[in-house]
Amino acid sequence: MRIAELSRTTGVPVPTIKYYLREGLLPAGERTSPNQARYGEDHERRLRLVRAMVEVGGLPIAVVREVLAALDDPEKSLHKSLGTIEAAIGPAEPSTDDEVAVRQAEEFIARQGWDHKPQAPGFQALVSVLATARQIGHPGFVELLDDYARVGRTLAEMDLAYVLGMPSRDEVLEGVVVGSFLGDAAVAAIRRLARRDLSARRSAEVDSGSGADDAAPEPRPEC
Amino acid sequence: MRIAELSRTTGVPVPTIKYYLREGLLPAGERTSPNQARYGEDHERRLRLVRAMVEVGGLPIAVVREVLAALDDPEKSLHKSLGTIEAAIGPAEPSTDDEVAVRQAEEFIARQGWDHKPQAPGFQALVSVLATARQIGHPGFVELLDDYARVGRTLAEMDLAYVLGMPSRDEVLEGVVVGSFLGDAAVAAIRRLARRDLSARRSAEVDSGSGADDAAPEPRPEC
DNA sequence: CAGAATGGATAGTGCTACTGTCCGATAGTA
DNA sequence: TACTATCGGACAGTAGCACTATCCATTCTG
Repeated sequence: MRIAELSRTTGVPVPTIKYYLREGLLPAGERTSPNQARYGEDHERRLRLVRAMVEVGGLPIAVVREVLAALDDPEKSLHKSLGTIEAAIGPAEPSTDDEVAVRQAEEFIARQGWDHKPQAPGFQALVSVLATARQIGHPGFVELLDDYARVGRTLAEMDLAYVLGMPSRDEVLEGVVVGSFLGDAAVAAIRRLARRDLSARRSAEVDSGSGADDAAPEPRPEC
Repeated sequence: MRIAELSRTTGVPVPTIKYYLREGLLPAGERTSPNQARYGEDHERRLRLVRAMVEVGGLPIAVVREVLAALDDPEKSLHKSLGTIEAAIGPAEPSTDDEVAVRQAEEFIARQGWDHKPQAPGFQALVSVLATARQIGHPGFVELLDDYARVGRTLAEMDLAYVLGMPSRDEVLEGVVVGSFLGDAAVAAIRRLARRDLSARRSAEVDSGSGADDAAPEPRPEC
């Protein structure tokens, strides 16, 4: 397969593929002559994965590179690769100095019986969420955490079950990537749908079903 | 309060505040003379909300403006404002023409007993997630949906319960915003923590607890 | 063998979210 | 009242990112 065909089957423009090659998101093709190369199904699959991370996950190119490096590094233990991937995927929150939020997060972790690693990406993210909630005047937000934890546990178990069904190490790791950001996106989408449904039901109860027009046609008519 | 103090209490640079004023994310201050203005706690609160949406939610400025407009518009019914906010907050996925994904999503919606609105933001997002999953070779991803739905329902009920505790319309709507993206962020963070815990436990069972160093110190030493 | 396509290098584009600079007017202090 | 800091406002400039366009010598294809 040459670059034009790779472009056709994936829908990614040729210059973009070249760019990804330059940036190391895509391994170089197999050389057939000093300035010609051939690409295989691996490239196609990898390219789709990259696009998925960029488009659905909204990950910056540099992070995609990190994730792929972790995927491709056979040195690391599975758990370690998972750690790297998780660290890369999670949005890099600026660390806060809000001690109240830190304490809340620590107490939460303790309640859950998890071991406390202050550098864990999830922990930092949680702290910054709590700090933000406090700052914008929602101190009660923290009380939702324990319920969230039940949900989060369930999700994590699902993730793991999904991933452990995979035959090879590579597929497990790719499954983690997929499960992480596709999973997050899916849960967020379904949550929205469920919220909409609930809200529509409520609103139907209250004002006999008039104003449940969904998703405001005016502000974004193009979608 | 003048602009410098607003800047000091929120940590947002003065030029950025001016920028937000220009962009209509922040209402103009109360005039005290032709070229002087005074800002109040409303401004402070609003500014923090804007920063939260931009930083935690990663929303583009234009979307923040839409959300705020919906917040401030007293014309709309509560449910309608919710719809606008949801539509704006959800990432604007490019609509796919993957009929299989569309069908999968429709069947899912039907199974859940929700009514099918093809323009609903959550629906589009779901379709694009499914399309991506299929494209990158994870056709089995769709089987997770029903379990995700249970989780999503729970979350939606929590969201609603949280929000209905608010006294005023304004606070309900702001609660929705907060619940939406802070909630998503919190669930994602907790999911990561739970996954880490599970993975560590597994890995401890298997290889007697050696390689569970968490979050790869090397790749991002600054965090 | 001619014209299209290829790999590779390098420069440029478009977008977004700020940031810097300048201005004349005003506020606070001496 | 003088004097300096700060103000609001306008507008140009910047940084970073994800591409995209152009060029070139080479190689493939009909």
